[in-house]
Amino acid sequence: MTEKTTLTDAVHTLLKRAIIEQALKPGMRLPEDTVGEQFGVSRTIVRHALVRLENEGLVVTRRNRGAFVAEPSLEEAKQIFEVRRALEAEVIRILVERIPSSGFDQLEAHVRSEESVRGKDGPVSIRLAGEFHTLLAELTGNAVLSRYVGEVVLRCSLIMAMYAKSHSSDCAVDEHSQIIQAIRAGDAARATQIMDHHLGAVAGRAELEQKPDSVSSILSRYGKELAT
Amino acid sequence: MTEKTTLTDAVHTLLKRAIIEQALKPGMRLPEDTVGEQFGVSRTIVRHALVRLENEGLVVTRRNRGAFVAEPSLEEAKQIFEVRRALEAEVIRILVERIPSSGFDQLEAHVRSEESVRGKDGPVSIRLAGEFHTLLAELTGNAVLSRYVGEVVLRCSLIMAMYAKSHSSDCAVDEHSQIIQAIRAGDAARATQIMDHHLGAVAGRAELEQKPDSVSSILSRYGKELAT
DNA sequence: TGCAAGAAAATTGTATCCAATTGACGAGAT
DNA sequence: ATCTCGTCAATTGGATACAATTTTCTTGCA
Repeated sequence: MTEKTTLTDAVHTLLKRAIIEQALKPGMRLPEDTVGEQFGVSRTIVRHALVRLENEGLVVTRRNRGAFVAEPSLEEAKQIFEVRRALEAEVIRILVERIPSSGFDQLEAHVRSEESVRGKDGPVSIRLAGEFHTLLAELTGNAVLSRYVGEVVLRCSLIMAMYAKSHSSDCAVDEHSQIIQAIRAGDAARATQIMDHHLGAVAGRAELEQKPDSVSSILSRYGKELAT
Repeated sequence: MTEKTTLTDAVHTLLKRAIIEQALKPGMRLPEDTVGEQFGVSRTIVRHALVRLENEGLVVTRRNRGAFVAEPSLEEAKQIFEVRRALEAEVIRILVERIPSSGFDQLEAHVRSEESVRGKDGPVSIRLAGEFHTLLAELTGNAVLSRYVGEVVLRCSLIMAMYAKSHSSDCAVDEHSQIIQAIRAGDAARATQIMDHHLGAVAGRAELEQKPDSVSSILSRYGKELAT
């Protein structure tokens, strides 16, 4: 039997993906009516999903004005990366100490899937790059840590979508492999160092671009996944 | 003019306080109707507040069953403390590097207010002990870090409410002072060490107790703060 | 007495409806 | 031409109504 999920969860997931994949651009407005219409649900559901997205820092809501895709400032971006470095350092510390037996297999399988889209700078490569870090966090077995890492990784994706021109995923994939090796060697210091460089690299650039578009036209590409 | 806040925020805040101060005990049921009635608002509001509380890990909701005050397992508790240690280590690292000029004054003022309730093991002392750590985090100027620390501190309060018999706040206050001194001396290592000991101390004990009570009777003590 | 099946009550999931706030637009005065 | 003020459309904040699901209580039977 298929696991029972609530409509709010579904809408939340779809909106999140749409934001991460840059279909919904930062600063774009998210009227409850429009979104609900597209997904075939009422405003109530959309509202709940937006509340959750706000808690995750992916959207901001202004009183009586509605919800917008978050536009992290450079200052905010620095803060997020600062926290992310601390969290991922802890992830490495834990993994060096205790990584599950199947851990390396999963990690290497993921890197292979990253390599399979090497060179393409599309949404898929962004998502995969992020998921590598999420996978690392999940391997710690610490659900709380995993959740926080997941959040900051997503927000970093949003930031990079705003400020970075290209994500040079080639470099990223190589560093992912190096991190795996360092962990396997039990060298936490080296793994952390690579991770810092890895994060510093993506955080280093600061150029901006914006491209407005219609909300409806975008969401129509996501709505079909909802079995209404 | 009084700052405009939404009803959802108000209910969210009151419920949070009620949980932290142990008025609402872990595992206790939170029917939307009952809560809404007590606060004089509709289920819609309560629902939104509960969604936010769930995201903060203070309540868990089971599909079609409703919301309950979270009952962190020992495993979950360990995970939370693990993350908390990592986050607070980062807080110290940052503060040693850059603490605002008024920082020490605020911290010492807070310790004084903690000392003023020394010996009492009531809700107030629990709240103040937690707020010291929240204040530390806020002084970093990093809103993201501050938010995460705030969350884990609250969840730790809940855990201690469940598993610890007494909080021996005397010890805690002394260690708070020592942490301030270490930061002032620029000794991050020592401050982190004290913090670890501090957290390890409160996390070390593991005894359990439960006391059921009526939801209505408890909320009536909080509801009067809502200007209906 | 104990157990199982079904009906009734309670509670959540979702949709719709009304009120309040905000932002935009335009007319008139300076 | 610009600034101000008032009206109006659009959208959210909140409440109520209905549907679906779970839990509990009752009742019949072994």
